[in-house]
Amino acid sequence: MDIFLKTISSLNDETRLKILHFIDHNGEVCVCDIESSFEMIQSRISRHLKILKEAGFLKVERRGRWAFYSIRTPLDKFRQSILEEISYLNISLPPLNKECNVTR
Amino acid sequence: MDIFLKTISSLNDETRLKILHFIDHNGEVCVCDIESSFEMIQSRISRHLKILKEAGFLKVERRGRWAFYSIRTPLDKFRQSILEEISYLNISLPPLNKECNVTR
DNA sequence: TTAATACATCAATATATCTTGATATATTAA
DNA sequence: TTAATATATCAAGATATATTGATGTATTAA
Repeated sequence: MDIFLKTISSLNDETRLKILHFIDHNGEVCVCDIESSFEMIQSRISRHLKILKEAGFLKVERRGRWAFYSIRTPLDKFRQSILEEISYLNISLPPLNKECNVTR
Repeated sequence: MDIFLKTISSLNDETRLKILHFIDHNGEVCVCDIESSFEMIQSRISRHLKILKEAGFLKVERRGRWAFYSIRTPLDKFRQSILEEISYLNISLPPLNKECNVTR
């Protein structure tokens, strides 16, 4: 029940739906990519990513000073069906803005 | 997006999950059945039923002075998968208490 | 080292949602 | 009619969640 509610409440926010769909659409991205693509302040993005991660949708991999978020694999059937349903919503996403140059 | 969020937010409450599963499990019930089975005040039940109905999970049929709620049919794949997921949660439900005698 | 960068977390405020008790409406029994 | 029953809705207070700006921590470049 608690895990289900955590999963549901993670989806109960327009910003998080956009971020989740953005990652599902673009693949692995770092926090600053999302920050600059969505033009939102970093603490806001960070908080939403944490919620989506704890809800079982995202995984994070830290490389250097960057944190790369991507869809968790393998993803169970229920969360897969949610991602599918979200993709049908035709949410308009901002273009991926690769501000941070990871290789420098 | 709005309909999706409405569906999701309808599930973002423990009481509503219980009521929804209760109806899924018992079939058509009237408001007073739920009220007495859950031992909750009527306005609270009524409000949650409205939210679940507007989220597309329930239908209501009025007969006499009673309002009978049941799972909406046909139910789309997404909402079906949600009901299925909820059934896996093994939520403990109160026994159906048929307080009101509809035939009197 | 020191400074800058990337990210996480906290405290305060704003906003949304839930619960309750009161009241309104519709239906039926007396 | 009038009263009782079943349900819906509203207003007020309580609780939860989102946003912001400030601060903390880890990593890397200078």
